[in-house]
Amino acid sequence: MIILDYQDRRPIYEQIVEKFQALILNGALPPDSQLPSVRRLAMDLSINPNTIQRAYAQLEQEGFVYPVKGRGNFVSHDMEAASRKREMFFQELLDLIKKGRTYGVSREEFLRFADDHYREGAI
Amino acid sequence: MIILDYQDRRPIYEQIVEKFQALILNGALPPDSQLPSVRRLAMDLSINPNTIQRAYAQLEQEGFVYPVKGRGNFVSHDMEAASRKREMFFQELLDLIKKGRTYGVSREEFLRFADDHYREGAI
DNA sequence: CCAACTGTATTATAAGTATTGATACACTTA
DNA sequence: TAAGTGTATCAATACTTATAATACAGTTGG
Repeated sequence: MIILDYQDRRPIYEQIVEKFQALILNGALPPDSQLPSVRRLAMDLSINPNTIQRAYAQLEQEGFVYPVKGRGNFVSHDMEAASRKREMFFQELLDLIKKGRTYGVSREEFLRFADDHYREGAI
Repeated sequence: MIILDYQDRRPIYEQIVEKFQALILNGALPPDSQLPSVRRLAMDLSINPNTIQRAYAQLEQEGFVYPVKGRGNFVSHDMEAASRKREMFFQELLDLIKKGRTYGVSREEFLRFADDHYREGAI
């Protein structure tokens, strides 16, 4: 379900956050479905439970999950979280567009590339 | 010429590298033009000379500048550096496209946004 | 009831990276 | 020759990440 990339410069807990965000946003984890327990996921990924705890705390803080003491963490119904994430995505796209300009990538080239590579399926 | 963003998660030396790459790639710093001296730029930015040294070392390693002992660092003629950077740019774009899919951003929406925001000038 | 799950909090430690600070040395140039 | 340049090195500090070891409280199925 989750695969860590130790070549990735970003910290482990952040990778975990992003993976669950993706699973939640694309519907693989519907509202009220349960996430793996802190200890269980730590076992599966061979990392420390505290790292999972940190990731879950952030997911909660961003509104993606809600915790129930003694039972587990569950996917939230919060639609705001998704739209905040979308806004951040478009900000990233804007930053990349700026970068493209300074690198001398033309509008046509950019759009052509995006058009060619933006298809469903090949996730 | 260079403005540091202390909110940015990336290290200072990396911000400096990227700024000079942009200045070189968009022609603001033509080949053989001289970069500020290590000590001078450190003074201007109120940071340690070692940090500048590290940034310049990376710019040299990537082929953007060449150093002359006792004289300074100068913009290289290396065209490979630019094309390598372009490749990395398109890899970033590809990653962002993948992300967009998992966030439920449609192809049309993506292309529409890129088309609207990709114009020269507003750098 | 209780054992075995859950989440949560705390403290300590280790490791890696970024940055600063202080030198020192070699080369170039006005 | 003085003042600029690059380059190398070492130490110290600060911050972040991740691990390790507990402890405590709530939930649940047998």
